[in-house]
Amino acid sequence: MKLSKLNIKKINLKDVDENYIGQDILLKLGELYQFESGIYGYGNIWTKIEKNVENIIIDELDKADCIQVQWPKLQPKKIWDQSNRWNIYTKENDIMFTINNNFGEYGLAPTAEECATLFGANRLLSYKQLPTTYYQIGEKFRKEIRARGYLFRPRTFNMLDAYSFDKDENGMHETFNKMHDVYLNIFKRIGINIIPVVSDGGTMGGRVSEEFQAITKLGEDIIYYDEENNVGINKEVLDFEDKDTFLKAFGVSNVDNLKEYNSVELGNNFELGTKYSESMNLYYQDELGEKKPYYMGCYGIGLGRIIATTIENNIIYKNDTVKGFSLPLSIAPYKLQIIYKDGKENEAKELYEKLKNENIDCILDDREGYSIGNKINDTYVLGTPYFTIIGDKFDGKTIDIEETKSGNKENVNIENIYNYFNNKG
RNA sequence: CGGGAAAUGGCUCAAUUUGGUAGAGCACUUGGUUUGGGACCAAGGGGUUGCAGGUUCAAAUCCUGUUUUCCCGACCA
Repeated sequence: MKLSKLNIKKINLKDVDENYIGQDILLKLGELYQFESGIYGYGNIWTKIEKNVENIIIDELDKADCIQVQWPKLQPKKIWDQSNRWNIYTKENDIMFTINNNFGEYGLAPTAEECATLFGANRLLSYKQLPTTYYQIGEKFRKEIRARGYLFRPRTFNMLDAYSFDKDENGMHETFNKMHDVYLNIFKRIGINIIPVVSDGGTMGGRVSEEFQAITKLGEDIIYYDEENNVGINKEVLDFEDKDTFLKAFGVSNVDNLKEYNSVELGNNFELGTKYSESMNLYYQDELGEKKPYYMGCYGIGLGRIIATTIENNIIYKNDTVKGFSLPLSIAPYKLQIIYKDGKENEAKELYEKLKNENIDCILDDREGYSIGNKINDTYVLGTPYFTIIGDKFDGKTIDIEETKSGNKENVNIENIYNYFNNKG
C-alpha cells in the first residue's frame, strides 16, 4: 500500500472522543463512516484487519473439521414461522428488521438457526454423517434499542456463526467442549486475553451456554474473574443463583479470589438441544432406522467487537497525550511502515518492492510535503505496529525497525526481515 | 420507551444570557521557506446556523412544533 493512495484525512488528536479514542481516530481519518446511528461503513484499514481476523477463524475452524458455507441475509418469513420465532423476533423482542412488500415478507438475518437447520437437515440424513458443524461469516442485522460505543454495539455487524449437529446429548456436549477449545485458540492467535464466562446457570455443573469476555473498561458487562482457576462469572447470573453452591460448581474455590471487571462479550456459545430440530420437524435416521432429532449447538463471534476491543485496548500515549494505537502483528493489515527522507525515494521503493515480493504487507509513505515527524506520527494513527526510516545513515544492508507500542528499536538485516516478522507472529 | 445533553464550514468549538453585517483553531487550495518525533509566511475558497412555522423593522439568538445524534436507564436468543 502506498500511503498517498489511501487518502486518509489529516486529523487533530486533540479533537478525538476520549471515551473511544481508537475508533474515533478511524472515524476522523475517514476509515470509518457513520451513515446513521449504529450503521457504519468500513475503510481499508478496518476491512483488512477484519480479513485477517477472519482468516485466523477460518483456519482454526477448518482444522476442527467445520465446514464454511453461506446463508442468505434476506430470510423468508416462512422459515421463521416454521420455528415459531417470527413473532418472537418481530414483536416480543422486536430485534429483527423486516421487509414487507408485494414481493413477500422477509426478515434481515439477526442470526441463522433456521437457515442452518434447514440446510443441514437437507443433507445430514443419517447418523453416519454426524457430528457436523457448518459456519458462515457475514453481516447480521439487529434492531438494538440503543446503538452505542461505535462498533461495540451497532445495528449491523459482521459475525461468525457456527451451528453443530449431533446425534445425541453426549455428542452435543463433546462438540460444545471442542468448540470451547477452538475458540480459545482463535482468541489467542488474534492476541486478545479472553475469559470464558459462565452465563447460564440453568444446569448445575453443565455448561449450556458460555460467553467469551474480554476485559475492557468500555465494556457493558460486569464479570467476576477468578484468575487462579481462569473462570469468570457474569454478574447477572449471580443475582439469581445460590452463590456458594454455584461458584463451587464452576471451580471457584475461594470467593475472595473473584475480582470485578468491566468486560465486553466477544463470543457466545449455546447448546440448543433439539429445539430447532423438533420445532421445524427435521430429523435423521439412527442405527435402527428410527427418526431422531438433531442435537444442535450454536457458536458466535462478533468480528467488529474483536477489532474495537483490540484497538481501544492498545492505545499509545506519550507524555500523557494520545498518539494513536498499535495493532497486534497477527491481525495488522500492514506490518511495517516505510518512511524515507528526501533523496532516498528510490532506496525506499526498492525495499517496499522487495518486502511486497516476500508477502510482507507494508505501507510506503510516499506522500510529498510531509516532514519525517508527520510521517512517524501517522504510523501510530494507522495502528501499524512497526516503522522504519530510510535516512542519511541507510547503508543499503540494514534498517532500524521501531516498535510503536514500546519504542524499542532493532537493527535488522534486510535479508532477514521476513524471518524477523515471522518469528514474532 | 423513561431521564438528560446537543445540533453553527470537513473536524473541534465561539457568538445565544442582553435579537442588530456569522467568527476562531485545525483541515482544504495556490505560491514560497522548512523537513529525524504533529513547522512557518503570504494569499484564497468554503456556512441560507438540522428542518418547518411564528413573533419582530430585524432571528444562530426569543416562542411553538419536528427530526437527528450522543449519554444514563430499560433491553440485549
